[in-house]
Amino acid sequence: MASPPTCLSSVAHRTIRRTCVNCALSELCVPVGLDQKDMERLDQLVDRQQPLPAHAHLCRIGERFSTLYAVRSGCFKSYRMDREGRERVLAFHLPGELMGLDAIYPGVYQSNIVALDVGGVCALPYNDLSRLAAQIPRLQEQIFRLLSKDLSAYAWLGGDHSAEERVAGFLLDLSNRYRERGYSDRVFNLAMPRRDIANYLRLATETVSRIITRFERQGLIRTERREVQLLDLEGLNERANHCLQVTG
Amino acid sequence: MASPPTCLSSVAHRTIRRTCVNCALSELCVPVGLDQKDMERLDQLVDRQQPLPAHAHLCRIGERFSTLYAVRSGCFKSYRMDREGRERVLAFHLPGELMGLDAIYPGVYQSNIVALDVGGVCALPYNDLSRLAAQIPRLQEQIFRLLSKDLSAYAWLGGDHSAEERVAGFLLDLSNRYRERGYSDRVFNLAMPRRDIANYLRLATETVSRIITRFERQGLIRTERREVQLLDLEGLNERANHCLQVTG
DNA sequence: TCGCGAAATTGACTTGCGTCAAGGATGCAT
DNA sequence: ATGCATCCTTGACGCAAGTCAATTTCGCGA
Repeated sequence: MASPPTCLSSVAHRTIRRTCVNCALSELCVPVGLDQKDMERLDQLVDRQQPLPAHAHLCRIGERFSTLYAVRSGCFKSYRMDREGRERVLAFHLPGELMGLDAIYPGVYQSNIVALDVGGVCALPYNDLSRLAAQIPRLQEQIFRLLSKDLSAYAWLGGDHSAEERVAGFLLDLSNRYRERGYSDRVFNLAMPRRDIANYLRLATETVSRIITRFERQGLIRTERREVQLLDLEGLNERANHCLQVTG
Repeated sequence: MASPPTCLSSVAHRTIRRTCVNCALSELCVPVGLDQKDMERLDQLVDRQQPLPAHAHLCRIGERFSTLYAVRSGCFKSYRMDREGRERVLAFHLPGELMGLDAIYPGVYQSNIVALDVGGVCALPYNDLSRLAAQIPRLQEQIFRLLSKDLSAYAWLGGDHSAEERVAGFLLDLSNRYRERGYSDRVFNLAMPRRDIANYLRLATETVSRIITRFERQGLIRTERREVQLLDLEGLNERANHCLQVTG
Protein backbone atom coordinates (compact mmCIF):
# COMPACT_ATOMS: atom_id res chain seq x y z
CA MET A 1 0.00 0.00 0.00
CA ALA A 2 1.18 3.54 -0.79
CA SER A 3 2.40 5.67 2.09
CA PRO A 4 -0.64 7.21 3.74
CA PRO A 5 -1.47 10.89 3.45
CA THR A 6 -1.20 12.87 6.66
CA CYS A 7 -4.67 14.33 6.39
CA LEU A 8 -7.62 13.71 4.14
CA SER A 9 -7.64 17.06 2.40
CA SER A 10 -4.02 16.78 1.35
CA VAL A 11 -4.95 13.91 -0.95
CA ALA A 12 -6.87 16.22 -3.19
CA HIS A 13 -4.73 19.32 -3.21
CA ARG A 14 -1.02 18.60 -3.15
CA THR A 15 -0.69 17.41 -6.70
CA ILE A 16 -0.72 19.69 -9.69
CA ARG A 17 -2.33 17.28 -12.12
CA ARG A 18 -4.54 14.89 -10.24
CA THR A 19 -4.80 11.46 -11.76
CA CYS A 20 -5.76 7.98 -10.63
CA VAL A 21 -2.10 7.04 -11.05
CA ASN A 22 -0.91 9.41 -8.37
CA CYS A 23 -4.03 9.25 -6.22
CA ALA A 24 -3.30 7.93 -2.74
CA LEU A 25 -6.67 6.20 -2.78
CA SER A 26 -6.10 4.09 -5.86
CA GLU A 27 -5.59 0.98 -3.74
CA LEU A 28 -9.06 1.39 -2.17
CA CYS A 29 -11.01 2.68 -5.11
CA VAL A 30 -12.02 1.55 -8.57
CA PRO A 31 -8.50 1.23 -10.03
CA VAL A 32 -7.35 -1.49 -7.60
CA GLY A 33 -4.95 -3.78 -9.35
CA LEU A 34 -4.76 -1.94 -12.67
CA ASP A 35 -1.39 -1.38 -14.26
CA GLN A 36 -0.33 2.12 -15.20
CA LYS A 37 -1.52 1.86 -18.79
CA ASP A 38 -5.02 0.77 -17.81
CA MET A 39 -5.13 3.32 -15.01
CA GLU A 40 -4.49 6.02 -17.55
CA ARG A 41 -7.37 4.79 -19.69
CA LEU A 42 -9.60 4.89 -16.64
CA ASP A 43 -8.23 8.30 -15.86
CA GLN A 44 -9.52 9.72 -19.09
CA LEU A 45 -13.13 9.10 -18.24
CA VAL A 46 -12.91 10.34 -14.67
CA ASP A 47 -14.30 13.81 -14.13
CA ARG A 48 -12.64 15.31 -11.07
CA GLN A 49 -15.23 17.75 -9.95
CA GLN A 50 -14.91 20.97 -8.00
CA PRO A 51 -14.89 20.46 -4.25
CA LEU A 52 -18.41 20.53 -2.89
CA PRO A 53 -19.37 22.77 0.02
CA ALA A 54 -20.85 21.16 3.13
CA HIS A 55 -24.45 20.01 2.70
CA ALA A 56 -24.32 20.18 -1.08
CA HIS A 57 -26.16 17.38 -2.83
CA LEU A 58 -24.49 15.18 -5.38
CA CYS A 59 -27.71 13.62 -6.62
CA ARG A 60 -31.33 13.22 -5.68
CA ILE A 61 -33.75 10.32 -5.69
CA GLY A 62 -35.55 10.00 -8.99
CA GLU A 63 -32.95 11.73 -11.12
CA ARG A 64 -31.89 9.73 -14.12
CA PHE A 65 -28.81 7.69 -13.27
CA SER A 66 -25.77 8.27 -15.41
CA THR A 67 -22.74 8.52 -13.17
CA LEU A 68 -21.19 6.78 -10.22
CA TYR A 69 -19.25 8.90 -7.76
CA ALA A 70 -16.05 8.02 -5.93
CA VAL A 71 -15.22 9.90 -2.75
CA ARG A 72 -11.89 11.74 -3.02
CA SER A 73 -12.05 13.60 0.28
CA GLY A 74 -14.52 14.30 3.05
CA CYS A 75 -17.44 12.15 4.10
CA PHE A 76 -20.74 11.68 2.30
CA LYS A 77 -24.09 10.41 3.40
CA SER A 78 -26.69 8.65 1.31
CA TYR A 79 -30.30 8.64 2.46
CA ARG A 80 -33.90 8.29 1.41
CA MET A 81 -37.17 9.66 2.63
CA ASP A 82 -39.85 7.21 3.72
CA ARG A 83 -43.53 7.63 3.04
CA GLU A 84 -44.00 9.94 6.02
CA GLY A 85 -41.12 12.17 4.94
CA ARG A 86 -38.74 10.90 7.58
CA GLU A 87 -35.10 10.60 6.61
CA ARG A 88 -33.49 7.12 6.45
CA VAL A 89 -29.70 7.15 6.34
CA LEU A 90 -28.43 4.25 4.23
CA ALA A 91 -24.67 4.67 4.37
CA PHE A 92 -21.72 6.89 5.09
CA HIS A 93 -19.04 7.00 2.46
CA LEU A 94 -15.35 7.54 3.16
CA PRO A 95 -12.60 8.40 0.65
CA GLY A 96 -12.05 5.69 -1.94
CA GLU A 97 -15.62 4.39 -1.74
CA LEU A 98 -18.05 4.27 -4.63
CA MET A 99 -21.50 5.82 -4.43
CA GLY A 100 -24.63 5.34 -6.48
CA LEU A 101 -24.28 1.62 -7.11
CA ASP A 102 -27.88 0.93 -6.14
CA ALA A 103 -29.02 3.12 -9.03
CA ILE A 104 -27.61 0.81 -11.70
CA TYR A 105 -30.51 -1.60 -11.63
CA PRO A 106 -33.44 0.79 -11.90
CA GLY A 107 -31.50 3.43 -13.87
CA VAL A 108 -32.71 6.09 -11.49
CA TYR A 109 -30.98 7.26 -8.32
CA GLN A 110 -32.36 5.42 -5.30
CA SER A 111 -30.94 7.77 -2.72
CA ASN A 112 -29.93 11.34 -2.09
CA ILE A 113 -26.21 11.78 -1.59
CA VAL A 114 -24.97 14.77 0.36
CA ALA A 115 -21.57 16.02 1.52
CA LEU A 116 -21.37 16.07 5.31
CA ASP A 117 -18.57 18.59 5.11
CA VAL A 118 -16.55 20.04 2.25
CA GLY A 119 -15.63 17.09 0.10
CA GLY A 120 -14.43 16.12 -3.32
CA VAL A 121 -15.62 13.43 -5.67
CA CYS A 122 -14.64 11.86 -8.95
CA ALA A 123 -17.54 11.40 -11.32
CA LEU A 124 -17.48 8.16 -13.31
CA PRO A 125 -19.87 8.10 -16.28
CA TYR A 126 -21.44 4.70 -15.92
CA ASN A 127 -21.77 3.82 -19.58
CA ASP A 128 -18.16 4.69 -20.29
CA LEU A 129 -17.01 2.84 -17.20
CA SER A 130 -19.05 -0.18 -18.17
CA ARG A 131 -17.58 -0.17 -21.68
CA LEU A 132 -14.06 0.14 -20.32
CA ALA A 133 -14.72 -2.65 -17.83
CA ALA A 134 -15.51 -4.95 -20.73
CA GLN A 135 -12.04 -4.21 -22.11
CA ILE A 136 -10.13 -4.44 -18.83
CA PRO A 137 -11.03 -7.67 -17.00
CA ARG A 138 -9.36 -6.49 -13.81
CA LEU A 139 -11.60 -3.42 -13.78
CA GLN A 140 -14.75 -5.44 -14.37
CA GLU A 141 -13.72 -7.74 -11.58
CA GLN A 142 -13.16 -4.82 -9.22
CA ILE A 143 -16.62 -3.39 -9.92
CA PHE A 144 -18.15 -6.80 -9.23
CA ARG A 145 -16.21 -6.86 -5.99
CA LEU A 146 -17.26 -3.38 -4.90
CA LEU A 147 -20.90 -4.20 -5.54
CA SER A 148 -20.55 -7.47 -3.67
CA LYS A 149 -18.84 -5.72 -0.75
CA ASP A 150 -21.78 -3.37 -0.33
CA LEU A 151 -24.09 -6.37 -0.06
CA SER A 152 -22.31 -7.50 3.08
CA ALA A 153 -22.40 -4.02 4.57
CA TYR A 154 -26.15 -3.77 4.01
CA ALA A 155 -26.63 -7.25 5.44
CA TRP A 156 -25.11 -6.13 8.74
CA LEU A 157 -27.52 -3.23 9.01
CA GLY A 158 -30.35 -5.66 8.43
CA GLY A 159 -29.45 -7.90 11.34
CA ASP A 160 -31.41 -7.54 14.55
CA HIS A 161 -28.67 -6.25 16.76
CA SER A 162 -29.30 -4.59 20.08
CA ALA A 163 -28.64 -0.89 20.43
CA GLU A 164 -25.32 -1.61 22.14
CA GLU A 165 -24.23 -3.99 19.40
CA ARG A 166 -25.13 -1.44 16.77
CA VAL A 167 -23.19 1.41 18.30
CA ALA A 168 -20.14 -0.75 19.07
CA GLY A 169 -20.26 -2.23 15.57
CA PHE A 170 -20.53 1.20 14.04
CA LEU A 171 -17.48 2.51 15.90
CA LEU A 172 -15.42 -0.55 15.03
CA ASP A 173 -16.46 -0.39 11.39
CA LEU A 174 -15.34 3.22 11.15
CA SER A 175 -12.14 2.30 12.96
CA ASN A 176 -11.39 -0.39 10.38
CA ARG A 177 -12.16 1.81 7.45
CA TYR A 178 -9.95 4.60 8.77
CA ARG A 179 -7.11 2.16 9.31
CA GLU A 180 -7.44 0.91 5.72
CA ARG A 181 -7.04 4.51 4.65
CA GLY A 182 -3.87 4.99 6.64
CA TYR A 183 -5.35 6.97 9.52
CA SER A 184 -5.48 6.16 13.17
CA ASP A 185 -7.98 3.47 14.06
CA ARG A 186 -8.06 4.63 17.67
CA VAL A 187 -8.66 8.35 17.37
CA PHE A 188 -10.86 9.89 14.73
CA ASN A 189 -13.53 12.44 14.11
CA LEU A 190 -17.14 11.58 13.47
CA ALA A 191 -18.01 13.58 10.39
CA MET A 192 -21.72 13.15 11.09
CA PRO A 193 -23.96 14.44 13.86
CA ARG A 194 -25.47 12.03 16.41
CA ARG A 195 -28.81 12.33 14.71
CA ASP A 196 -27.38 10.82 11.51
CA ILE A 197 -25.59 8.04 13.39
CA ALA A 198 -28.80 7.18 15.20
CA ASN A 199 -30.79 7.26 12.00
CA TYR A 200 -28.26 5.06 10.21
CA LEU A 201 -28.35 2.54 13.07
CA ARG A 202 -32.16 2.75 13.28
CA LEU A 203 -32.04 4.01 16.85
CA ALA A 204 -33.23 7.15 18.56
CA THR A 205 -30.67 9.93 18.96
CA GLU A 206 -31.14 9.70 22.70
CA THR A 207 -30.34 5.98 22.68
CA VAL A 208 -27.06 6.57 20.85
CA SER A 209 -26.21 9.32 23.28
CA ARG A 210 -26.96 7.12 26.27
CA ILE A 211 -24.89 4.23 24.94
CA ILE A 212 -21.94 6.45 24.16
CA THR A 213 -22.09 7.72 27.71
CA ARG A 214 -22.31 4.15 28.98
CA PHE A 215 -19.29 3.04 26.92
CA GLU A 216 -17.43 6.04 28.28
CA ARG A 217 -18.27 5.17 31.88
CA GLN A 218 -17.12 1.60 31.21
CA GLY A 219 -13.79 2.90 29.99
CA LEU A 220 -14.25 1.61 26.45
CA ILE A 221 -14.04 4.98 24.72
CA ARG A 222 -13.50 8.66 25.35
CA THR A 223 -15.42 11.30 23.47
CA GLU A 224 -15.26 15.03 23.15
CA ARG A 225 -18.14 16.05 20.95
CA ARG A 226 -17.31 14.69 17.46
CA GLU A 227 -13.88 13.41 18.44
CA VAL A 228 -13.75 9.76 19.48
CA GLN A 229 -10.95 7.77 21.05
CA LEU A 230 -11.29 3.99 21.24
CA LEU A 231 -9.57 2.82 24.43
CA ASP A 232 -10.56 -0.85 24.53
CA LEU A 233 -11.01 -2.45 21.11
CA GLU A 234 -11.44 -5.89 22.61
CA GLY A 235 -14.16 -4.67 24.92
CA LEU A 236 -15.95 -2.97 22.03
CA ASN A 237 -15.64 -6.16 20.05
CA GLU A 238 -17.43 -7.99 22.82
CA ARG A 239 -20.26 -5.43 22.89
CA ALA A 240 -20.55 -5.76 19.12
CA ASN A 241 -20.82 -9.52 19.61
CA HIS A 242 -17.79 -9.93 17.41
CA CYS A 243 -19.83 -9.37 14.29
CA LEU A 244 -18.28 -6.39 12.57
CA GLN A 245 -19.86 -4.94 9.49
CA VAL A 246 -17.35 -5.76 6.81
CA THR A 247 -13.87 -6.80 7.66
CA GLY A 248 -12.09 -5.39 4.62
CA MET B 1 -42.34 -12.22 -21.71
CA ALA B 2 -42.71 -15.84 -22.74
CA SER B 3 -45.95 -17.58 -21.87
CA PRO B 4 -45.71 -18.64 -18.26
CA PRO B 5 -45.34 -22.23 -17.20
CA THR B 6 -48.31 -23.68 -15.38
CA CYS B 7 -46.33 -24.99 -12.47
CA LEU B 8 -42.80 -24.50 -11.27
CA SER B 9 -41.62 -28.04 -11.64
CA SER B 10 -42.65 -28.23 -15.26
CA VAL B 11 -39.99 -25.71 -16.11
CA ALA B 12 -37.27 -28.12 -15.28
CA HIS B 13 -38.64 -31.34 -16.67
CA ARG B 14 -40.65 -30.89 -19.84
CA THR B 15 -37.73 -30.34 -22.16
CA ILE B 16 -35.37 -33.05 -23.31
CA ARG B 17 -32.30 -30.87 -23.64
CA ARG B 18 -32.51 -27.99 -21.17
CA THR B 19 -30.82 -24.82 -22.29
CA CYS B 20 -30.98 -21.15 -21.44
CA VAL B 21 -32.54 -20.60 -24.84
CA ASN B 22 -35.63 -22.65 -24.07
CA CYS B 23 -35.71 -21.88 -20.35
CA ALA B 24 -38.89 -20.09 -19.32
CA LEU B 25 -36.88 -18.10 -16.80
CA SER B 26 -34.46 -16.55 -19.24
CA GLU B 27 -36.22 -13.21 -19.02
CA LEU B 28 -35.69 -13.07 -15.25
CA CYS B 29 -32.28 -14.63 -14.96
CA VAL B 30 -28.75 -13.96 -16.12
CA PRO B 31 -29.42 -14.18 -19.89
CA VAL B 32 -31.85 -11.23 -19.97
CA GLY B 33 -31.50 -9.43 -23.27
CA LEU B 34 -29.01 -11.79 -24.89
CA ASP B 35 -29.55 -12.87 -28.47
CA GLN B 36 -29.65 -16.55 -29.29
CA LYS B 37 -25.98 -16.76 -30.24
CA ASP B 38 -24.80 -15.22 -26.98
CA MET B 39 -27.27 -17.28 -25.02
CA GLU B 40 -25.73 -20.40 -26.48
CA ARG B 41 -22.28 -19.27 -25.39
CA LEU B 42 -23.61 -18.70 -21.89
CA ASP B 43 -25.29 -22.03 -22.11
CA GLN B 44 -22.00 -23.84 -22.51
CA LEU B 45 -20.70 -22.78 -19.16
CA VAL B 46 -23.90 -23.47 -17.27
CA ASP B 47 -23.87 -26.66 -15.27
CA ARG B 48 -27.45 -27.85 -14.82
CA GLN B 49 -27.17 -29.83 -11.67
CA GLN B 50 -29.21 -32.75 -10.39
CA PRO B 51 -32.33 -31.68 -8.49
CA LEU B 52 -31.53 -31.22 -4.82
CA PRO B 53 -33.63 -32.90 -2.12
CA ALA B 54 -35.27 -30.71 0.52
CA HIS B 55 -32.87 -29.34 3.11
CA ALA B 56 -29.79 -30.09 1.03
CA HIS B 57 -27.10 -27.44 1.22
CA LEU B 58 -25.70 -25.81 -1.88
CA CYS B 59 -22.80 -24.17 -0.11
CA ARG B 60 -21.58 -23.31 3.36
CA ILE B 61 -20.01 -20.25 4.92
CA GLY B 62 -16.26 -20.28 4.63
CA GLU B 63 -16.04 -22.53 1.58
CA ARG B 64 -13.95 -21.13 -1.21
CA PHE B 65 -16.19 -19.27 -3.64
CA SER B 66 -16.10 -20.41 -7.21
CA THR B 67 -19.64 -20.60 -8.54
CA LEU B 68 -22.80 -18.56 -8.53
CA TYR B 69 -26.09 -20.44 -8.51
CA ALA B 70 -29.28 -19.57 -10.34
CA VAL B 71 -32.55 -21.02 -9.07
CA ARG B 72 -34.27 -23.15 -11.69
CA SER B 73 -37.09 -24.46 -9.56
CA GLY B 74 -38.11 -24.51 -5.91
CA CYS B 75 -37.22 -22.00 -3.25
CA PHE B 76 -33.90 -21.52 -1.51
CA LYS B 77 -32.87 -19.80 1.68
CA SER B 78 -29.56 -18.15 2.47
CA TYR B 79 -28.58 -17.65 6.09
CA ARG B 80 -25.72 -17.16 8.51
CA MET B 81 -25.07 -18.04 12.10
CA ASP B 82 -24.32 -15.24 14.52
CA ARG B 83 -21.81 -15.47 17.33
CA GLU B 84 -24.27 -17.22 19.63
CA GLY B 85 -25.08 -19.79 16.99
CA ARG B 86 -28.48 -18.37 16.18
CA GLU B 87 -29.61 -18.53 12.59
CA ARG B 88 -30.07 -15.27 10.62
CA VAL B 89 -32.04 -15.65 7.40
CA LEU B 90 -30.73 -13.24 4.77
CA ALA B 91 -32.93 -13.96 1.78
CA PHE B 92 -35.31 -16.29 0.05
CA HIS B 93 -34.58 -17.04 -3.58
CA LEU B 94 -37.20 -17.79 -6.20
CA PRO B 95 -36.68 -19.25 -9.68
CA GLY B 96 -34.60 -17.03 -11.92
CA GLU B 97 -32.72 -15.42 -9.06
CA LEU B 98 -28.98 -15.52 -8.59
CA MET B 99 -27.39 -16.70 -5.35
CA GLY B 100 -23.92 -16.28 -3.90
CA LEU B 101 -23.31 -12.73 -5.10
CA ASP B 102 -22.09 -11.60 -1.70
CA ALA B 103 -19.24 -14.09 -1.92
CA ILE B 104 -17.59 -12.35 -4.88
CA TYR B 105 -15.88 -9.71 -2.79
CA PRO B 106 -14.25 -11.85 -0.15
CA GLY B 107 -13.86 -14.92 -2.39
CA VAL B 108 -15.42 -17.06 0.31
CA TYR B 109 -19.09 -17.89 0.74
CA GLN B 110 -20.73 -15.50 3.19
CA SER B 111 -23.83 -17.54 3.75
CA ASN B 112 -25.19 -21.04 3.79
CA ILE B 113 -27.67 -21.73 1.03
CA VAL B 114 -30.21 -24.48 1.48
CA ALA B 115 -33.13 -25.85 -0.54
CA LEU B 116 -36.42 -25.35 1.30
CA ASP B 117 -37.96 -28.09 -0.78
CA VAL B 118 -36.80 -30.13 -3.72
CA GLY B 119 -35.29 -27.65 -6.11
CA GLY B 120 -32.99 -27.31 -9.06
CA VAL B 121 -30.17 -24.88 -9.73
CA CYS B 122 -27.85 -23.94 -12.54
CA ALA B 123 -24.24 -23.61 -11.44
CA LEU B 124 -22.36 -20.74 -13.05
CA PRO B 125 -18.59 -20.93 -12.63
CA TYR B 126 -17.75 -17.37 -11.65
CA ASN B 127 -14.44 -17.05 -13.46
CA ASP B 128 -15.89 -18.32 -16.71
CA LEU B 129 -18.94 -16.13 -16.33
CA SER B 130 -16.76 -13.13 -15.61
CA ARG B 131 -14.65 -13.81 -18.70
CA LEU B 132 -17.72 -14.22 -20.87
CA ALA B 133 -19.20 -11.02 -19.45
CA ALA B 134 -16.16 -9.15 -20.69
CA GLN B 135 -16.97 -10.39 -24.19
CA ILE B 136 -20.72 -9.81 -24.07
CA PRO B 137 -21.46 -6.28 -22.86
CA ARG B 138 -25.15 -7.07 -22.37
CA LEU B 139 -24.20 -9.89 -20.01
CA GLN B 140 -21.82 -7.73 -18.01
CA GLU B 141 -24.53 -5.13 -17.75
CA GLN B 142 -27.04 -7.70 -16.51
CA ILE B 143 -24.70 -8.91 -13.77
CA PHE B 144 -24.16 -5.32 -12.66
CA ARG B 145 -27.93 -4.93 -12.58
CA LEU B 146 -28.56 -8.08 -10.59
CA LEU B 147 -25.97 -7.05 -8.01
CA SER B 148 -27.44 -3.59 -7.83
CA LYS B 149 -30.94 -5.00 -7.45
CA ASP B 150 -29.91 -6.99 -4.41
CA LEU B 151 -28.63 -3.81 -2.80
CA SER B 152 -32.14 -2.36 -2.82
CA ALA B 153 -33.61 -5.55 -1.42
CA TYR B 154 -31.15 -5.56 1.46
CA ALA B 155 -31.81 -1.87 2.09
CA TRP B 156 -35.47 -2.62 2.73
CA LEU B 157 -34.63 -5.21 5.34
CA GLY B 158 -32.39 -2.66 7.02
CA GLY B 159 -35.15 -0.07 7.45
CA ASP B 160 -36.80 0.23 10.85
CA HIS B 161 -40.24 -0.96 9.92
CA SER B 162 -42.82 -2.04 12.44
CA ALA B 163 -43.77 -5.70 12.67
CA GLU B 164 -46.94 -5.03 10.68
CA GLU B 165 -45.05 -3.19 7.95
CA ARG B 166 -42.57 -6.03 7.72
CA VAL B 167 -45.12 -8.77 7.37
CA ALA B 168 -47.24 -6.82 4.89
CA GLY B 169 -44.13 -5.87 2.92
CA PHE B 170 -42.99 -9.46 2.87
CA LEU B 171 -46.30 -10.74 1.51
CA LEU B 172 -46.45 -8.05 -1.16
CA ASP B 173 -42.87 -8.66 -2.17
CA LEU B 174 -43.56 -12.35 -2.68
CA SER B 175 -46.73 -11.45 -4.54
CA ASN B 176 -44.78 -9.24 -6.94
CA ARG B 177 -42.08 -11.80 -7.49
CA TYR B 178 -44.60 -14.52 -8.21
CA ARG B 179 -46.40 -12.28 -10.68
CA GLU B 180 -43.14 -11.56 -12.49
CA ARG B 181 -42.71 -15.31 -12.84
CA GLY B 182 -46.13 -15.72 -14.35
CA TYR B 183 -47.89 -17.15 -11.30
CA SER B 184 -50.82 -15.80 -9.38
CA ASP B 185 -49.99 -12.79 -7.25
CA ARG B 186 -53.06 -13.42 -5.08
CA VAL B 187 -52.76 -17.07 -4.17
CA PHE B 188 -49.48 -18.77 -3.50
CA ASN B 189 -47.71 -21.13 -1.18
CA LEU B 190 -45.15 -20.07 1.36
CA ALA B 191 -42.28 -22.43 0.80
CA MET B 192 -40.79 -21.56 4.20
CA PRO B 193 -42.01 -22.21 7.73
CA ARG B 194 -43.13 -19.32 9.96
CA ARG B 195 -39.91 -19.56 11.89
CA ASP B 196 -37.91 -18.69 8.77
CA ILE B 197 -40.23 -15.84 7.84
CA ALA B 198 -39.94 -14.44 11.35
CA ASN B 199 -36.18 -14.80 11.34
CA TYR B 200 -35.90 -13.14 7.93
CA LEU B 201 -38.04 -10.23 9.10
CA ARG B 202 -36.17 -10.05 12.43
CA LEU B 203 -39.31 -10.76 14.41
CA ALA B 204 -40.34 -13.48 16.83
CA THR B 205 -42.28 -16.38 15.35
CA GLU B 206 -45.17 -15.54 17.67
CA THR B 207 -45.29 -11.98 16.39
CA VAL B 208 -45.55 -13.13 12.78
CA SER B 209 -48.25 -15.55 13.76
CA ARG B 210 -50.22 -12.86 15.62
CA ILE B 211 -49.97 -10.41 12.74
CA ILE B 212 -51.07 -12.98 10.20
CA THR B 213 -54.08 -13.71 12.39
CA ARG B 214 -54.76 -9.96 12.68
CA PHE B 215 -54.58 -9.47 8.90
CA GLU B 216 -56.94 -12.38 8.53
CA ARG B 217 -59.45 -10.91 10.99
CA GLN B 218 -59.24 -7.62 9.12
CA GLY B 219 -60.11 -9.39 5.91
CA LEU B 220 -56.81 -8.58 4.22
CA ILE B 221 -55.73 -12.17 3.67
CA ARG B 222 -56.82 -15.74 4.14
CA THR B 223 -54.42 -18.45 5.14
CA GLU B 224 -54.52 -22.19 5.40
CA ARG B 225 -51.23 -23.28 6.85
CA ARG B 226 -48.63 -22.55 4.11
CA GLU B 227 -51.19 -21.42 1.55
CA VAL B 228 -51.89 -17.70 1.41
CA GLN B 229 -54.56 -15.75 -0.40
CA LEU B 230 -54.24 -11.97 -0.61
CA LEU B 231 -57.74 -10.49 -0.55
CA ASP B 232 -57.01 -6.77 -0.26
CA LEU B 233 -53.78 -5.69 -1.93
CA GLU B 234 -54.53 -2.03 -1.33
CA GLY B 235 -55.08 -2.64 2.36
CA LEU B 236 -51.84 -4.56 2.59
CA ASN B 237 -50.10 -1.77 0.78
CA GLU B 238 -51.31 0.63 3.43
CA ARG B 239 -50.03 -1.58 6.25
CA ALA B 240 -46.69 -1.80 4.46
CA ASN B 241 -46.65 1.97 4.33
CA HIS B 242 -46.43 1.77 0.57
CA CYS B 243 -42.77 0.91 0.73
CA LEU B 244 -42.40 -2.43 -1.04
CA GLN B 245 -39.10 -4.18 -1.11
CA VAL B 246 -38.13 -3.99 -4.73
CA THR B 247 -40.64 -3.17 -7.38
CA GLY B 248 -39.08 -5.15 -10.22
C1' DT C 1 -55.27 -45.98 13.25
C1' DC C 2 -52.45 -44.47 16.65
C1' DG C 3 -48.77 -41.80 18.61
C1' DC C 4 -45.05 -38.85 18.38
C1' DG C 5 -42.60 -34.57 17.18
C1' DA C 6 -42.58 -30.35 14.73
C1' DA C 7 -45.14 -26.31 13.54
C1' DA C 8 -48.42 -22.92 14.57
C1' DT C 9 -51.35 -20.35 17.49
C1' DT C 10 -52.77 -17.86 21.60
C1' DG C 11 -52.37 -15.68 26.18
C1' DA C 12 -49.86 -13.47 30.13
C1' DC C 13 -45.99 -11.12 31.41
C1' DT C 14 -41.50 -8.53 30.76
C1' DT C 15 -38.34 -5.31 28.78
C1' DG C 16 -35.54 -2.50 25.58
C1' DC C 17 -35.95 1.22 23.25
C1' DG C 18 -38.72 5.17 21.59
C1' DT C 19 -41.13 9.36 22.89
C1' DC C 20 -41.67 13.42 25.40
C1' DA C 21 -39.71 17.01 27.91
C1' DA C 22 -36.19 19.74 30.04
C1' DG C 23 -31.66 21.43 30.51
C1' DG C 24 -26.77 22.28 29.15
C1' DA C 25 -23.16 23.16 25.80
C1' DT C 26 -21.36 25.08 21.56
C1' DG C 27 -20.87 28.03 17.61
C1' DC C 28 -22.23 31.83 14.87
C1' DA C 29 -24.14 36.40 13.71
C1' DT C 30 -24.98 40.74 15.30
C1' DA D 1 -20.62 40.37 24.93
C1' DT D 2 -25.36 38.94 23.76
C1' DG D 3 -28.90 36.31 21.64
C1' DC D 4 -30.26 32.48 19.04
C1' DA D 5 -30.15 28.00 16.88
C1' DT D 6 -28.39 23.58 16.80
C1' DC D 7 -26.48 19.72 18.95
C1' DC D 8 -26.00 16.79 22.70
C1' DT D 9 -27.26 14.83 27.11
C1' DT D 10 -30.23 13.12 30.77
C1' DG D 11 -34.53 11.67 33.13
C1' DA D 12 -39.39 9.91 33.37
C1' DC D 13 -42.78 7.22 31.17
C1' DG D 14 -45.22 4.17 27.75
C1' DC D 15 -45.58 0.79 24.25
C1' DA D 16 -44.37 -2.55 20.69
C1' DA D 17 -42.43 -6.61 20.41
C1' DG D 18 -39.85 -10.37 22.79
C1' DT D 19 -40.02 -14.19 26.13
C1' DC D 20 -42.16 -17.83 28.50
C1' DA D 21 -45.57 -21.20 28.65
C1' DA D 22 -49.65 -23.84 27.44
C1' DT D 23 -52.58 -25.72 23.82
C1' DT D 24 -53.88 -27.14 19.24
C1' DT D 25 -53.02 -28.81 14.72
C1' DC D 26 -50.67 -31.17 11.34
C1' DG D 27 -47.64 -34.59 9.12
C1' DC D 28 -45.62 -38.86 9.11
C1' DG D 29 -43.94 -43.37 10.29
C1' DA D 30 -44.91 -47.59 12.77
